[in-house]
Amino acid sequence: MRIGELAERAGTTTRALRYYEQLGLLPARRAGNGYRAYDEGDLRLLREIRMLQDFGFGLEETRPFVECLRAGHPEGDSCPASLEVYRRKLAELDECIARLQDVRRQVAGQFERAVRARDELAASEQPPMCELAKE
Amino acid sequence: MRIGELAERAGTTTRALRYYEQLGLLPARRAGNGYRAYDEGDLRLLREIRMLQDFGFGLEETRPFVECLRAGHPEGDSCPASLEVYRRKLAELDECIARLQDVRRQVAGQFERAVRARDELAASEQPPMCELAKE
DNA sequence: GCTGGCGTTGACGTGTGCGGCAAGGTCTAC
DNA sequence: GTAGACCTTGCCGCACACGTCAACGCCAGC
Repeated sequence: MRIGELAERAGTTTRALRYYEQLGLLPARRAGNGYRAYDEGDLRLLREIRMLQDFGFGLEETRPFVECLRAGHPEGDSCPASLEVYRRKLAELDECIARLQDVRRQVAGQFERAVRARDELAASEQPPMCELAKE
Repeated sequence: MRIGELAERAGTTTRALRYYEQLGLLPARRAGNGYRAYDEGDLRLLREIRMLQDFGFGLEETRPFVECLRAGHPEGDSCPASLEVYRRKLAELDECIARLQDVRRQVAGQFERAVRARDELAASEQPPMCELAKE
């Protein structure tokens, strides 16, 4: 399989594949003409990379999974190093979520304060409507 | 006030201030010798920028707040444009938090599945201990 | 033999918010 | 007059995962 076909079957681009090879993440054999040659195993590796990327893993974080598969293990996460990455990522996610929730609370507080200030200003500038109009 | 003093009083760097000026976010008057000259109002603007940055606002998102203050309003968020930025940011935060929580669930699922697979493999390879040893 | 569609390498661009450095000007204190 | 602390502009670098050329090679079909 050549680079174009692999890219298409994995839903990515040739540029990305060349980049992964440059990182040593997904090296390719070469055909006689210099073209990169891939097999079904490479497709498996690539799908693993893509899945982890969708989870927000950096490319370096996918390396243990890829190497685990290449070592012949049934799954990319069959190795301790991969489990360690999972654990680190979960901690990272928890911290990030907590930080965002804290920021959200603060921004919401600012927003509500600003809206109240605006309404009070409007109420003081525009004298209240005639009482009768409230009915 | 010159750039070094302003930077120190706002807890930032001269480099950042020059960058803000380059963006047109915090322009400076110039003294006769070409040095940038700032006043207390600029310090106020700068503090506003820094606070919003701490919330994760991009510099461009702080612009409405800064312009609101420069227009003479009492607070950076006294203007509708600033409130709009708050609203957009809250929506962004909500979406981001939801996405991260979803990812966290998926990663946790993968992790638990991988751990179970590992344990089952270990159990099948290492025959269970002698029943007597359990006591 | 020529066009078109693949492939190759290499290099620069993207966005974001600065850090760091160089080469020089300015001001103050001794 | 000179050392030191400040200021100026300008430019390169960084992280990340590629996109986007450019200039060229290889191969199949007509």
